[in-house]
Amino acid sequence: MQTDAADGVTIAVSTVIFALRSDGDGRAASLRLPLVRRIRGPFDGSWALPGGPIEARESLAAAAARNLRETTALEPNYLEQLYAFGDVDRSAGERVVSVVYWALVRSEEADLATEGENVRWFAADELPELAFDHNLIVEYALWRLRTKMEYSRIAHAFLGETFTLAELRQVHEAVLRRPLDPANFRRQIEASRAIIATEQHLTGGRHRPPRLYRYNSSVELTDNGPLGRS
Amino acid sequence: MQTDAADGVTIAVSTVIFALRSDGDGRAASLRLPLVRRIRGPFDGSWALPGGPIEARESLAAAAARNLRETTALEPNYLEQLYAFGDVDRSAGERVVSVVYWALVRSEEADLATEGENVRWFAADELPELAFDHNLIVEYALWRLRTKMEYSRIAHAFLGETFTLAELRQVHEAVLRRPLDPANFRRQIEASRAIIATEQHLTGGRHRPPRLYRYNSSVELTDNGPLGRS
DNA sequence: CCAAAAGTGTTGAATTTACACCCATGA
DNA sequence: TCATGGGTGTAAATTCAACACTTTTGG
Repeated sequence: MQTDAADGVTIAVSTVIFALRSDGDGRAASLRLPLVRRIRGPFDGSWALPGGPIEARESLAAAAARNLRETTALEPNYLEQLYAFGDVDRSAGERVVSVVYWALVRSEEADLATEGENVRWFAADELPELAFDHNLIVEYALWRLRTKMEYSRIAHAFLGETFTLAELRQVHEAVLRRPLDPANFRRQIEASRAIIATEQHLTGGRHRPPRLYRYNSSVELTDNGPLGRS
Repeated sequence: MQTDAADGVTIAVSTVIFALRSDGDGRAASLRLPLVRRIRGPFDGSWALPGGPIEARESLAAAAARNLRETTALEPNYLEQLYAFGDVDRSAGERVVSVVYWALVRSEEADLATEGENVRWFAADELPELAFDHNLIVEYALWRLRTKMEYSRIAHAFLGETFTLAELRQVHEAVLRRPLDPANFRRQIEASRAIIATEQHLTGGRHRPPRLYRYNSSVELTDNGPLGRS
């Protein structure tokens, strides 16, 4: 599973993949993430984050994107490094440094994602006991997502090409777990210049058809300083 | 210099160490950091961030603290992981993943720091061309320091046990490179509850003796979410 | 016409910013 | 007493939050 090093320190990449999926009955969407079942020790049979060794000729981010594809057949809409976990005893016996990434994928795409005996999607706030220190890792990823949602345009990564303001607001509400004032939300987003109004409206709803918007790609999703997008 | 891995991917730790030192003549303190001269290829003779391989039984943070001690004989007052750099071609020929930490040390301690032929302190904004991608790494560390200075209590890590509000403000000003209103600065800091007034005053100055403050250790320097202090 | 979401307007509160002004000390 | 940084007061400007109100559709 990991890359063996001469002196016993091995390196691996893991990925926390978030999608927003509507629960069948209720209206509120919830954060979900795919886990894989381990088929060897340690923690044989436990659920764990998708991950694996890096290949000699791929960057860390490429390794994360690859193991995202391999476990869910999805392309990431947003991908960012989370943290490198390297405590001595985090992997019983062997010494593993895990560089962890977190990713956001579109809701519609997540619906198409493969799910099988060894890959299953879980609600982010109802996880079982995971292998290694993966519960802590997911907690940290959730914290980062929520923190970043407040000052970035990251929510767009959950949505498709066009979307209504209500959809964008529901993404914020689902992630932050609190209702937002539609009027004030509209003004905040408009002030950020992150969206562009299209002339299309979404028809078929029961009420006044909302305008569709497009993401303004001249505005960065996040400000990562000199690292830019990575 | 690095830990060789079986498949050619090696892992190392580097550290960006910041101190605030008063320039001899002018009043304004400036951000400085120690670099080491490489004594082997690649980049033989170039300046680089202090770093090296991790030992089998030490955590990443411990490795960073150790190589800080080894190059400067200083103890970090603040230590945080910055990023893991792992692009394929960042180290000509061999494949190295560097987990980089950044540290803050007290100004007085930095004055005692060793400096020799192969260790020298540079002004953070006047660096020469460094080995590998270390210029980018320092840029990112600077960005992180400045960003974090605006919403954290991190500035205290540059100061000693007690300090005046003017000293604390000068730390902010030096890092952010802009003057701050003394009156408003005082109120912001007081509102944060991060300082505790002592009954002592700093005498010997040319004017009204300012009160000395102590850091309120019940307030976290930074909010790193579930990771707490690492 | 009615219900409900889309979208606009308005007001008061809270926060930020600028700057006037008094205080206390060394020289 | 004067110059200067320490420290307090205050009012204008800006941002934030709550909510009333108007618009537009499907039924």
